[in-house]
Amino acid sequence: MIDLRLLREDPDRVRASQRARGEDVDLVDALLSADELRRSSGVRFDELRNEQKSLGKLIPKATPEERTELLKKAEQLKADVKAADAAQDEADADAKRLLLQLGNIVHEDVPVGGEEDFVVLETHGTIRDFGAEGFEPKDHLELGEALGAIDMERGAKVSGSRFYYLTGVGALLELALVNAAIAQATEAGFTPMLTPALVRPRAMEGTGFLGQAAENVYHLEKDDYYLVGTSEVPLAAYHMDEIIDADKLPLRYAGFSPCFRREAGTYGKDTRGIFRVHQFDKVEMFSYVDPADAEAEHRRLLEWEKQWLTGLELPFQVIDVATGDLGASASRKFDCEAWIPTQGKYRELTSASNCDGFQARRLSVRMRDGKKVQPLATLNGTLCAVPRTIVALLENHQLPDGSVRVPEVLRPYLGGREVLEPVAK
RNA sequence: GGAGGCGUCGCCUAGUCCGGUCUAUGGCGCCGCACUGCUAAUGCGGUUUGGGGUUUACCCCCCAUCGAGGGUUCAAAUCCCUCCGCCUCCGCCA
Repeated sequence: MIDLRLLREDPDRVRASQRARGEDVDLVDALLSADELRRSSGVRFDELRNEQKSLGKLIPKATPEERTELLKKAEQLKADVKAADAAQDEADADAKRLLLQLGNIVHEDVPVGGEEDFVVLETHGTIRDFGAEGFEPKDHLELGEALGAIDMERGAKVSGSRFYYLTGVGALLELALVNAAIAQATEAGFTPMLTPALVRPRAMEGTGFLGQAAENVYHLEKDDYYLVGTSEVPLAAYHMDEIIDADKLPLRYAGFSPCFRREAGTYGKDTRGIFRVHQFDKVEMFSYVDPADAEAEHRRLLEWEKQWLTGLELPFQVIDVATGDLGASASRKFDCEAWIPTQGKYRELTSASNCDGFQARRLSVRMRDGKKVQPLATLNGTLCAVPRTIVALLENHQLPDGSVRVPEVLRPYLGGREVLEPVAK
């Protein structure tokens, strides 16, 4: 949620942010009046309750005659307090409900527009010219099947569409990627974390995934658990309801977990192979920082992502994601998109979001700086989303005979192997 | 899954049986001040969080907060119910 003080002092800023996101601007005015009602009903309750408490102190000391009189008054007050309490609860709930609908305030430099309106900030690496090399690149699935690394058919047989098995060298490749990613993150000072994949509603809502993103979240109705779409969720909720000393910041965690996504509304999109799947594993970076340090941390997360992709020797570009594609929690988002040869375009491999205090307020994670207690800032960035990274690796590093060169950083994690070779069927 | 115990303002803890004295006790830690060649020790004061009022600001005041939410009552840390979490034992199990 956003800072209510900002809403009261500068509602135009909030309206502008809503407009940029393409969200409902009237929500801001509804929220302002709900907030005023919340305040006034709170004052009313406090007054009555104060009166009730004063009266309650008199009763034990009163003489029997006075006592009867006081009890009569107290009886009436009881009803008034109860009514005022109910009114306050309702006003609180209304204001909270509206507040939770509001997305984060968009950073002023974010390009306004939809999915296609991103701005390219940087490009790295060189796109291979397969024509000049004299062969037509195969796509990741053809390569993966030949290597005995990916089995889509049996994935579909067992679990349905968008499920897969990583087999043999494919399984080894995932483990190598994960180990290399965790090693890089640990080297950079992140604490490695294996996190729960099932979380309670509070964690899911606090992280901001039950708004527009809700249709992409799996829910276990019987137990009221949500399957996380990223370990960002358990990492953000890790310090829920805590106050962290300022000198302990920044706190940096590298989470590894399975990720589950319903991929509703993507029928017919990226249907081939493992580019878009319902379940995958991911190494995610997560930072808790002083709000004043948030933008700098955002850049640092981006640098670590660039270091990772550069190490994997993948050509990629960095984009500043447009307002309409930010998601509720982010004030700004940088994606790294790797070149996918058979698609002839750059596709998202990693994503770094600055959520400022948005998640921290919802989850009540605060920092103590001297006497001041205030929400801190949370940021997250992908280090390695496994299937997409495998797609990019196979396609970009393929050789004419269908084998795949292993980038040097991964070799120590693959028993020194330099090339993955097709296997006989 | 069955039985039992527990949850108090950073940590530990008193209070809960028997409702009003709780404006929640004490210790530790921490912060400030005083004193002292330095350090240590000692003394005094402060130290939950959220909302609101007032204020240039500091201060101060009010309300809520004893795991969470309901209920009983004029009045709830205290009595009742539900839920959450932790611990012990039993059963089952990778």
